[in-house]
Amino acid sequence: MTVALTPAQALKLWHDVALAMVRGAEPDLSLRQISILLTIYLEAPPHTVRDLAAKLGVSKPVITRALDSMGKLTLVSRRRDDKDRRNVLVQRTVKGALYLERLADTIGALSRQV
Amino acid sequence: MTVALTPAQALKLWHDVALAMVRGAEPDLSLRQISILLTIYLEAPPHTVRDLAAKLGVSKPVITRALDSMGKLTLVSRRRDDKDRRNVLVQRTVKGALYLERLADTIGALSRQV
DNA sequence: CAAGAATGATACGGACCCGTAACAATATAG
DNA sequence: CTATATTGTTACGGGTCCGTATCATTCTTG
Repeated sequence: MTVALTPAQALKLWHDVALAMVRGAEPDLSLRQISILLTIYLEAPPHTVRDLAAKLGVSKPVITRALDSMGKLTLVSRRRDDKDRRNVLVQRTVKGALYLERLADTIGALSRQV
Repeated sequence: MTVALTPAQALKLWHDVALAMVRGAEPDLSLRQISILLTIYLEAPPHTVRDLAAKLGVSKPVITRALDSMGKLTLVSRRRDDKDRRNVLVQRTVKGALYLERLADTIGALSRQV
C-alpha cells in the first residue's frame, strides 16, 4: 500500500513532527545524527565509519564525532571488527531502539492528523 | 483522506528524507530552524518573536538568533509592527517559499516509495 | 620482512548555538 | 508625566559541531 502525500500534507506532517521533537524532552539530535541513527537501525549491518560517511556524503570525522555524542547517550555502541581490526562496527542498543520506537509512534500518530 | 503511516513506514520515510536533506546542497537547517520556518509558512500571520518562542517552547533569544541566520539566507524577513512598535512581524520570502516547495516535493516523492 | 594503503581517531582554529542576564525602545497604568 | 510592564535584541561564558590535516593502528602487497 502506497502512501503518496500531497505537498501540503507533507509539509504539515513535517511541521508537526519537527515541533513535537523540539518541544519534547528528548535530547535534540541534529539531522545528521538522526540520519546516522536511522541508517544503523533500518539498514542491514555491518555499519562502518567509512560506509556511513560515504552514505551521508560527509567526512569521516563527522561520523566519529556523531558516534561519540550518541554513544554518550547510549543510543549506539561501537566494537572493533575481529576480522579486520581497522574497522569499527557500529551497533544498536536498547535505548536507541526505544528512541526510534517513540519517534515512529510520534510520526505515525501525527500522520493520522494531516 | 487519512494517511496513517505504520511505524516502519514512518521511520523509513523519516530516514529517506533526512538523508536527502543531509546529502542535498541546501544549507543544513537545524530542527528548530525548520520548525520556525514551517510555522511561519503554514500558520496564519502575524508571527511575533514572542509567539514563536511560546509555540516552540524555547526562549526568545533562540528565535532572534534563528531569524538572524535564516534572514541571512533570505528565507524569512522581519518588519516592525506599526500598530505596536515593540513587536516584530516575521514575514515570508520568495526564497523561503521555494525552499519549502522543494522540501514538500522531496517528502512527497519519497513517501511514494515507503 | 618492508613499503604502501586503508581505517578510524585526534588536533586545531573557526563558526555556530545555547541559556541567563542585562539592555534599549515602546506601550500602558496610575 | 512618571513608574511599571512588555517586546525584542545583545552580551557573555560555555558547549558543540565543522572541515582539514595529521596521527596510530592494522592490513595488504611485493
